Amino acid sequence: MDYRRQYIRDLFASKAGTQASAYGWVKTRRDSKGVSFVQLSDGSCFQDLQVVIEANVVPEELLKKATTGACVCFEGEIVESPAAGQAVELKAKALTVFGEADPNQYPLQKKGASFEFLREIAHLRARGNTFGAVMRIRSLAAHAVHTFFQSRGFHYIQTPIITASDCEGAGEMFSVTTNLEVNEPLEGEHQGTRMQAYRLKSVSPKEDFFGKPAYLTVSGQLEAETFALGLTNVYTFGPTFRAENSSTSRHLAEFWMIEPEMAFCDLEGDMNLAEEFLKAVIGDILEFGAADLGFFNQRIEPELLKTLEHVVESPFERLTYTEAIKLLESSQVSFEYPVSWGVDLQSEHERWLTEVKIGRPVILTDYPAEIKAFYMRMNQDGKTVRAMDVLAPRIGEIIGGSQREERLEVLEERIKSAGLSLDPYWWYLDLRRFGSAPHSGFGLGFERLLMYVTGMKNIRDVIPYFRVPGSADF
RNA sequence: UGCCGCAUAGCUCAGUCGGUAGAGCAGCUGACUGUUAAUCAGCGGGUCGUAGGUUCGAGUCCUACUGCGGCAGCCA
Repeated sequence: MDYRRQYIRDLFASKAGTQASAYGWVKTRRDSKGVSFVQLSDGSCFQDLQVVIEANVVPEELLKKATTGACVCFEGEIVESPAAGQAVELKAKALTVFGEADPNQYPLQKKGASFEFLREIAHLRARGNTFGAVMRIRSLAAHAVHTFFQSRGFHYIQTPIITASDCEGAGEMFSVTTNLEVNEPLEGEHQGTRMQAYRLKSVSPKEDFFGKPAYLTVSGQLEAETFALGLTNVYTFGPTFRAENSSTSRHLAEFWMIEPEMAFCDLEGDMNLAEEFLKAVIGDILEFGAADLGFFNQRIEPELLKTLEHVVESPFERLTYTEAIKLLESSQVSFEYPVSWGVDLQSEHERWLTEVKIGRPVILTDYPAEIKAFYMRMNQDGKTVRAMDVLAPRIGEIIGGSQREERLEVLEERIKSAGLSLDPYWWYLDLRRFGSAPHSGFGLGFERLLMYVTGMKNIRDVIPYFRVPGSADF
């Protein structure tokens, strides 16, 4: 056997009379007196192939093994389907069963299971309609991301996953160390399991693998900046890690981030790219993922297609933070957290702006310096910085970006007033010392984007295997 | 981390006032020449998350724990 070159997706496009082999997993089987029907899926497309097995064509004992979840191959002929529901179907002549799935033990069934239950059997989720559709859209979206940047002259930079710099204080970091050794097997309930107690081999980080404390990256931005100031336009697309104890439907400890960084680009250019980017990626998904999106629109989020088409067609609203505060103050809505200039916007405020007031994505700019990171460029007023957040209905902040502070003295002052030491940033400051350039960039959570385009409500259901506090199974 | 909610059959759930366990689907047996989450008849399937407590009696009330979920904070 070679790898598959013909998928069920291709069989739907083939002419009646074509001899074909259909490999896949059985979704359901329906038996009648003289004929059986099998719904077969290989994950290549949303639609299942209907296989028709007339009586005595394959041995009854063999056919009985083709239960939900079993892996099989049907050989036969593509014929026009006499019934509604599909244009063509496969009239079976032979059946091979590769792997049975004992119906008494196989946890998936044709009737829907809850997303919570599916998370417990994440290794089997790909067999289901919803998660199969999610993963096809995820793959398509990743391709669209690369296509967008590559076609505009951006270079793909793989920034390190292990880092020794506590970048921006973007969040709690995971330590990376070999400075541990097994102490004692744990007593009690963990006895005999792989659970063990550890102790430090050395109290000095100098004796650790990297000779200093090391962490999993929380962002590739600072490294991306170094490459933008040399290659002009770059982007990263890779995993990032946050050890925050956040247990919500929008947070993961391991997630994928997209971070473009552009030299000779100010905040207006940054906003233009962000808007262009979202429209292009969503446009590609609408075009090439139509069948899967149709499913999401029907079963997950009824307003999905309408919203996505609206995003692609209409210009994003652009407001300064100060203007947004004024709108919120005059809204007559009693928010749980009161609004005044200088406070960070809460979820309820973002949702009101984007869902109630504007009704489409909103870009907010020029936030107070105190509530934003040190690397964002200070405005003339000395109070606000050139930051921008793209807020989307349903999920809130989807993109955060800024024009970076390119002036050495100003940047040094900002680092110090943030309570950070200059030393670890010597290389980041070098960028301003030698050949500094105005530059901008933004960060985008890939899973947040997927939630937006699929309508899925929990971020754990748009990533193959989720990592959250207290859970790292599979 | 805080607040709230949930935990009953393989799955999705119901269970009234505290009185001794129910349905649909799945499974098994059979019926039906074309089904589309097929349909119809019959059968099997439960330590009601765990540990205590109140009570003559607890799936139901109380406490703790565990797990899961939602919201908030933090953020992407």
